[in-house]
Amino acid sequence: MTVMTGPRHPRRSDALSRARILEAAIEILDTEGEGGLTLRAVTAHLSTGRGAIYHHVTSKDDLLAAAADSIVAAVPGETVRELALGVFEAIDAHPWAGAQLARDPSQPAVLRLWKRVGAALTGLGVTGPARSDAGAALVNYVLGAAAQHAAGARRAADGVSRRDYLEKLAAEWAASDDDELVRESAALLAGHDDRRQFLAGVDIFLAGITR
Amino acid sequence: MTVMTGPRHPRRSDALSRARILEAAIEILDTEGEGGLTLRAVTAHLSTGRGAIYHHVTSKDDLLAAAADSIVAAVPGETVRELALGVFEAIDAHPWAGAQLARDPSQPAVLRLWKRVGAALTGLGVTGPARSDAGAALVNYVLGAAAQHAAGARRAADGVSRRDYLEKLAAEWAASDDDELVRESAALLAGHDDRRQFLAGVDIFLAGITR
DNA sequence: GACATGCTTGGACCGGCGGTCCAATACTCG
DNA sequence: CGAGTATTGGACCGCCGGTCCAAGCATGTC
Repeated sequence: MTVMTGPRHPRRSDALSRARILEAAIEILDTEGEGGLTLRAVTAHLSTGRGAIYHHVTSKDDLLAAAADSIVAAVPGETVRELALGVFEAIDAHPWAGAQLARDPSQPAVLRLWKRVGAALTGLGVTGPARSDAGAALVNYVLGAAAQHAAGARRAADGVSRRDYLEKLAAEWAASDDDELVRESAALLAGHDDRRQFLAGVDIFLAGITR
Repeated sequence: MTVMTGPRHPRRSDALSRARILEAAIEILDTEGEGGLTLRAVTAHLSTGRGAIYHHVTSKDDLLAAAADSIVAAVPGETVRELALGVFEAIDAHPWAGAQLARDPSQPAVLRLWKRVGAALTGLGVTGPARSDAGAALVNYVLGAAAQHAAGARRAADGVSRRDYLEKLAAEWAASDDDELVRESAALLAGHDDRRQFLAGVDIFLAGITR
């Protein structure tokens, strides 16, 4: 009864489509971060209403999973190291994807990663059940490292430089505990390079696999 | 002006405290899952209002981080293997903690894990910068694997048995692609044991650092 | 014992979210 | 040209996290 439908709506000339919506979502995610992706923001971006969006997309999760998949799909690389580094850099550039990938192993993006890692391992001569174990270890490591790095990257994006972020984190750690290990880690944090450390981890796993 | 304060409130006999609130939050998380944790659910559980909760806790994130920390704090183990397995089992029992740990590297629970892993590595004779790299790799692997496993455990908890879940996932995978790797993986999924595979990953890591 | 001060409590309130529904329009095909 | 279908936009719903505040209790001071 209180329903009061507004003005009537001619069909838009720039056709709405799943692809266009995905594109808008990724742009919002990249500029505003994960918290900025709301269906209202998407509708505003595309000058449309919610109903139109839901006609092409089943839910916000659907949108996020598809966005993450398109990021992973664009990662280049054949070998394990190339692939791992590619995923790392993609997530460095799109931190929201790091959180998304860690969320659900059955989403398309993760399946895609599995397949490529599997192929790379085959190229290394690893097959059978050993390949499953090695693949799982690599995928889990890459996703875990990416998620952790992405959380830092998200913070660092808030106008704070990475250096300041690390210094603040080091101070936090040092203040929280007198433990010798923590102090040493906090000191190392200053010259810390996530990317280098990530690759060191990949090499540890590769060393473990190839023997 | 429309403010209409209700009946007056005597101080409760069962004192509210951060510890009691944390306890209630963990119970809700364990029974309802991560989505079930709302401040409204917490107030209902403790028969109080929101203001009282926020007097002891600064935000919902604060509550989640503290809950995860108390889970990690309860994990037993000294060696790398014991520790890793302990975290895995804790997250198997509390899947919401898996998602939470992957969210932010600077939260207390992750710092706690870092310290214990560092000590375990020292026990293995790994020190200096190599310990940082190895520690990062291990922590990232454990958190990544835990997050992925937790997502599965959350699904499996929805009245569906783990076996059914795996079968459905295998069918999904097989249907999505004709790739040989995917089919092989789907077949392996039937007899799959996350825990065994997790430990296999830890062993790959250990083999990688001890050479 | 009286009084002032500060800690604790519960609920009204606010802005915003994801998702559903539906009337109205534009295409498509016989 | 008429019937049926796909598309569109926005009103609406129930819920959420967080803020605010008036009222009541505990405690310290003289």
